Amino acid sequence: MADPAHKDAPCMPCSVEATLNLIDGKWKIVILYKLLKGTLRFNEIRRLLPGVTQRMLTNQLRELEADGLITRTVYAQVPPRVEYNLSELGRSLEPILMAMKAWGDANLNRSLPAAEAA
Amino acid sequence: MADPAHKDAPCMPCSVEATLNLIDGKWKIVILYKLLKGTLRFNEIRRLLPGVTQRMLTNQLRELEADGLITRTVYAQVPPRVEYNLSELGRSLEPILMAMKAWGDANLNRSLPAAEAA
DNA sequence: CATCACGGTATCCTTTTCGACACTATGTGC
DNA sequence: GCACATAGTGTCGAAAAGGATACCGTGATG
Repeated sequence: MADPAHKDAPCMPCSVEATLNLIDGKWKIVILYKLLKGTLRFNEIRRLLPGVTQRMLTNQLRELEADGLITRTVYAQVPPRVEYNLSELGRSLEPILMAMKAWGDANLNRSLPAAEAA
Repeated sequence: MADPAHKDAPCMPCSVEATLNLIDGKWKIVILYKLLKGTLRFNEIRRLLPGVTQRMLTNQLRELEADGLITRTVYAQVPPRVEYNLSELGRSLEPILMAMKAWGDANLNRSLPAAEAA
């Protein structure tokens, strides 16, 4: 049964899978994508992502920070000001993010997905 | 007007998000990645992904099929034979998959290319 | 006859995820 | 005095994702 083409590895380290684990939150990719364009504050991100709750946003942001993908800068001002930026590592995800955007634009931008054909 | 760079849209169609929705299963990306190399049968995939159960695999495969990313070919043989392939659409995800692999290799491959079981 | 392999299904259960809502602290505006 | 805005935190509970296990039909194998 030897099938050399498929013998790459029964259980490779799976960089793909590992990468996936860093960005498995539904919002993470989008957050990173938005952050690609520059610094954003907490509420700016929130307004950019309708449907996300503070709790979720905080959570995702914290995980991204813990994974070293973004940086969080707190200014000790009276109306609290917190700025989020991509880290070097986060910025290096740009090819992936852009590839996703390009794919989405090319493949499901035709007429907007929402097809519920049951 | 501050920052035109951020004025892209408060709620763009989000190709990124939409793309993400197609591949949000933990195993989907990996399945697609494996399938890049060619046709695989059900149990071949299963063996390639230790830790996935039949139920999960079936599930993910069905979703991928429903999303038009893979094709499923059933041969009416006595030991049932089912082959999975990437569709055109699925194959067009290659840049994303490869970008993920490249990123993973570059950023978290520091010391784990062992994993040679069997 | 019993078992195995194939490609699943079905059922049950645990874990994780996610949403809603309330609460904090503080300086400003009304 | 009160509400508002910022940037969160905490708790509760529902929903979903995912895992474990058992079962199916059949034909070849032992």
